[in-house]
Amino acid sequence: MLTMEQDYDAHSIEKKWQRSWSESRIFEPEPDEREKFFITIPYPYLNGNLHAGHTRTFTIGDVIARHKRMLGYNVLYPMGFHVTGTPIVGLAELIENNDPQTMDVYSRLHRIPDEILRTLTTPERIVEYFSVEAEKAMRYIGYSIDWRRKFTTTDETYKKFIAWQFDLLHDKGLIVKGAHPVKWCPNDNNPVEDHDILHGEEATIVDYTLIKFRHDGIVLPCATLRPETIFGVTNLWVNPEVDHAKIRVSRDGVEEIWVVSHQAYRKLTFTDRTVEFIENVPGRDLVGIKLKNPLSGNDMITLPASFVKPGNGSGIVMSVPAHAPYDYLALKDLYGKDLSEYGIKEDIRNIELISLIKAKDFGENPAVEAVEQLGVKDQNDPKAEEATKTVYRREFHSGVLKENTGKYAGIAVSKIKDILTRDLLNEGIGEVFYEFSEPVVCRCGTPCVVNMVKGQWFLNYSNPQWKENVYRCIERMNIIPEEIRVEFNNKVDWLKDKACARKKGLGTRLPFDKEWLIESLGDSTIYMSYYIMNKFFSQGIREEQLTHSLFDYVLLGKGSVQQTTIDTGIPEKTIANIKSDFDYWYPVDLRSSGKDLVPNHLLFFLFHHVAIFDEEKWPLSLAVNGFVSLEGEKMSKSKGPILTLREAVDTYGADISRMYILSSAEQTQDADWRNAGVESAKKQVERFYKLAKEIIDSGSQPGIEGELKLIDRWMLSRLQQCIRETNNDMTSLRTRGALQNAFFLLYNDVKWYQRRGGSALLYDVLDTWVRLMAPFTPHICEEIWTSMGHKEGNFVSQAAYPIFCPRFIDNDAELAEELVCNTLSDIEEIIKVTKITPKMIALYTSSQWRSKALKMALKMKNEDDLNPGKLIKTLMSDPENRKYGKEIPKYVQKLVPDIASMKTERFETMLGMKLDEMTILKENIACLENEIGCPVQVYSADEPDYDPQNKARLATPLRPAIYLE
RNA sequence: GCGGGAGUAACCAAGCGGCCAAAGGUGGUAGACUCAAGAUCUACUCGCGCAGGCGUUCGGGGGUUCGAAUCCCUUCUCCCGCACCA
Repeated sequence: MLTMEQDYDAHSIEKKWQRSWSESRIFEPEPDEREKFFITIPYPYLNGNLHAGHTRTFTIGDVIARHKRMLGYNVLYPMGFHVTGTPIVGLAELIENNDPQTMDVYSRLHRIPDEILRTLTTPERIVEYFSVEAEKAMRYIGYSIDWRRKFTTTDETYKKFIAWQFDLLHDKGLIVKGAHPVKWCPNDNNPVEDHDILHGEEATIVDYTLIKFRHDGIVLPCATLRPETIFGVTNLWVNPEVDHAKIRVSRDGVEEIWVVSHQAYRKLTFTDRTVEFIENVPGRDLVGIKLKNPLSGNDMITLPASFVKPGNGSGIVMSVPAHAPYDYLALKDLYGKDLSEYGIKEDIRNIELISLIKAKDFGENPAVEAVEQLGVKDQNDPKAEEATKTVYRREFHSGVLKENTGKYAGIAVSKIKDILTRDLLNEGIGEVFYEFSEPVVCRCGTPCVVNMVKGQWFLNYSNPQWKENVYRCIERMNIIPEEIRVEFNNKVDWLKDKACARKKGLGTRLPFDKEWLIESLGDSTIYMSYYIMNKFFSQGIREEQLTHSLFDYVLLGKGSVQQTTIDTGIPEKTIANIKSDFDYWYPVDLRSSGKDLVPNHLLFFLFHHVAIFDEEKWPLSLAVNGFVSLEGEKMSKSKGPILTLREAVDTYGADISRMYILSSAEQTQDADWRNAGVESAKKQVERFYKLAKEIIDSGSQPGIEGELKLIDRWMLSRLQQCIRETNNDMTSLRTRGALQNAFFLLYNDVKWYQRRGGSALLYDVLDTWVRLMAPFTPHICEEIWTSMGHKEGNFVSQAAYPIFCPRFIDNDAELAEELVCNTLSDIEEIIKVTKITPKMIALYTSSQWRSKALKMALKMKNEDDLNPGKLIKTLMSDPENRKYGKEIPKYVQKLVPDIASMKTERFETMLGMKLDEMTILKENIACLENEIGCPVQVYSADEPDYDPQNKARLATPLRPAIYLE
């Protein structure tokens, strides 16, 4: 048996147990008859050392893994390293160039020794260095990871696996070729990334629908975010003061002549259209043109408007006066104006507004109503903006298309855009046109444009069937916390095709188009299965043996062992083992991750699983946790501040760091790592250590001799409550709540138990307590565990986790304890208020009739028939009670609402209550006397031998009357 | 703009229709132990109260209810994501 050191030395304890775990290989699971639990955390991206954010996410994973393991599951918790993509390449360049900020941050904050940092000038060296460091760090903090399965995403074997995956997706038609819009600097002739941007970092690319209105072989395109309003277009707006460009536009073999603003012409040259300038067209030449609405066939005309800005959209605007306040105002401004200079003779008043949306709280013409309600004067009135927003918002949320939209009638405005745009595209009436939400300027000073990159490979996430399967997957999954389920569904809905290959960076070549590299989010979607296979691959299987047929057989069950052996040269037995391992471990039981990965990695993880695997291999649950900041400041890998995992463990120790990070915030909430907070966690752990040592040193033994005292039963009961709550919290990954129960509340209860003279159960309580805490602070728990006499090799990490045992719940013991506590605090309060120093205290327990009344009331409520009148009558019918005739109704009047409003749980406890208050109080006289410091006497209110102030009549059940002398 | 989330006592934070003036932890105050400090333990920590009580609180306003921190409406403030980047 090990003897605990006097003082808690985190580092020596932790080192010892880490070595012990590693030597005994207890975290290297193999399939067996137990139920399995496969938990994975996204592998870290290695452009720096692991930091506090990783610490939180990985520790959650480890705590869950340890909890499940102790519950009897066969748990697999593996880890790998992600290096695909450009940042590591970029970092190598920065180090090569001795970039001052980078060198500073990486030496000071990532704590890389200078002589090593200087050598990290290639991506390979960076990957090598950080992967070694990351593994060391994860071992230092005591994660129960099976390290036999680790890999890096640039391993040749991994690349074979990724190539297989992408060939498969390609064959399934889920990878398609297309063009996609990027922020582009025409001067640098390059895409701009966020850090290249001078202004407009917030800008997003918005997809407008371009509606092509035709006149005499010429197209006047209008860009709109609301293509459905095309049904309500009465005219187009052209700014007569602005020069326009007539251009030849061709795409996909179709050639058209367009007229747009010069700015729009320039933008068009960056799209996937071929554009050629023909001539300049003054704006006024475009006014007064007659055209037809391409959808409704209505006659329309172009009208002059000064509000039209040539830099927005195409420079030509469609007018929907029934629904757009600006259009209505501009139209009204023209009423009665002489437009003959544009060759317009018609009276503008004859233009009829066309209403096409029915929205809540609006009548026929929402724009008119909004303008009138807000009293907007004209198109230059600032309130016009407000009117526009109001109409837009209300129509978007509650609007439905009217009959005059033909086959679209009845569709909600919020749903119509995609449907209609697709139809307009197909009919050649519309096109898509991208524009920034705000101007974007490159660092070089050049205004940026949206450029279409051609020949790009996409994962076809917009595919409705694919999405349908993902929805189904989410529906049957356990999402933790449940509130984020809706967010997942929203994100699936929002997801469009995703470019999945680039030209730069580390990674795997696209197998069917070798000039492209698979992008990092695509090669990290189903790699959890690779952990299972890699245990075999790393034992001498060469990459050329990893044929498609091997993966087909192992992961999809296609083909046969025999054929796969012929293809790969891998023995049948090995292949069969790989497959049976896969079938044992898969699917992923829980994937837990930081919330930043929701709209990307976690989504793709689901998409790829449903695309590749059979339903029974789809992931079962997903959990998400919040970020970590440092003393209120956001962390940044490249700029700081940053706290590495190593630094935290070096400073505070593994157990303290683990406990602190998990106790400081729950689930999706962000945690703030604060020095003061860790310091207090340190105190808590030390206190735990001391108390455990004290209990062990006192020679406390398991089991109990003789009868349990009330306080023992109380302790057992409380312990069960803690066990129940801790397990409940763990099941939903509420680590903070779990610690609250398993540590703080239990600690207080144990202290109270000791204070009340309890001692018999200390060993057993500690035994349970150590197991409750083991997932959180495993090292110290191993130390205490062996010190308690558990044999060597008998790890607490493998002990049975305490589970709730209802037979130890003792409501009476808890109520009795409550009675004593409440009585004590009542006495203390009276002392405080009256400032009396009592020489003697008399307690009077409730009179019989009140106890009866309470019982009766509880019974009535139980029978759902709680009725004050009836209760009074019943009580009065007992001749014994007659003498209390005046008090009974009073008491009942107070009692009934109390009982009526009781929580179920409390009610049930009360209902089953069998307490003899007199005995309990008498038993605890010593305790009360000790706490207050004067003699205490207990009487029954029915026959108080001594009651000078007539207090006894105030006594009620569970609340004795008190007299201070 | 769209979508998601949050606002609780000095601070972090639980509670999400009724023993809620509101768990737990920090910090603070007082006391015990100690030569002293630390650690530990005990009490108090919204206000008022010479008998266990009362009054005002849970971003602001309004409502539902016998009863609201908890439900509904409205308003303000803050955080996160909006893509080809890990």
